[in-house]
Amino acid sequence: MNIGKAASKAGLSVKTVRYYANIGMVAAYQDPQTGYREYSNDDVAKLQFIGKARRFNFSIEECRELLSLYQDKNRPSKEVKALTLEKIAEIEEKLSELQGLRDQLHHLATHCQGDDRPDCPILEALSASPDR
Amino acid sequence: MNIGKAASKAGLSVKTVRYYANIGMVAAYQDPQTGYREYSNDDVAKLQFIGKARRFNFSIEECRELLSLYQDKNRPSKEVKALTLEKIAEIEEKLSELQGLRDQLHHLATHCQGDDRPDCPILEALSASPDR
DNA sequence: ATAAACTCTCCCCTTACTGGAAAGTAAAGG
DNA sequence: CCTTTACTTTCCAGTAAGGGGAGAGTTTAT
Repeated sequence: MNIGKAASKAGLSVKTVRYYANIGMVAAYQDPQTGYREYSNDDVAKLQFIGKARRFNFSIEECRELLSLYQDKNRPSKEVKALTLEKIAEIEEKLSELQGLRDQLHHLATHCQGDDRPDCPILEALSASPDR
Repeated sequence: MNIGKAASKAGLSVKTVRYYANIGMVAAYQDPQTGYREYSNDDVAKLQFIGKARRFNFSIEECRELLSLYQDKNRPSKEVKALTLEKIAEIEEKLSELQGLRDQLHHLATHCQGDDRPDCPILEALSASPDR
């Protein structure tokens, strides 16, 4: 399929997908005559995965690492697994931090109701927050 | 306290804190003689909060909005609450997406063990992933 | 056959910083 | 008191990860 369809399937912009092609992240075959890029379903799957990871601030380099983990056949799978578990641990940490952020906002929402809001307790709440 | 201590307390770099001062996010008092900035505990709390939100890709503008929700006394608190709940919903969505990412990696980790790894099932797993 | 929709490359713009230079200020040691 | 070291300032330049849009070629639909 062409870049437009691949991009929309992956939930990314065409610009972004083209950028990923340029930096060699998901390097699609490019027709030498027309210059049009050709994307497979596997490419789309990779793009989806990268999109997900990017949305959580994994850098392009980290995404590249995550992807290559499973593509480098010369890498012993123990190492692969270790790296994967490491990434999982990072994600777990992000998860709990994100939950903290939600709880913080939730606390603020429930304590700031009524239209006669006094001093809104954001700062108290913030300073009382468990900073991981 | 000075900017260095404020930054380290908030878990941000001095550069970042200075940047936030420049764009008017957390505008600390600045001594007219020395130019040194002066940070309070409340400032640090704000910085921490911003740091948390930034780590989850809330833009500077969104952070500004979140902070101002509780600082603008002229804003009716119903509106405040509505906006807060909106942000919470966004966070919930991020949470479930992040959990999906974790599960995906976890699945890969448990299916790629052993040193005689065959074709690693990343692409199958990816295409089978629940793309929200 | 022509218009609409899609794609290409190229270049500059943006956001949210980061690094480094040059200079002033504060704290600690001798 | 003087010096060294650590910290701070502004300013300027660079980075990451794209976005916007021009100008030109391609494909699809009517």
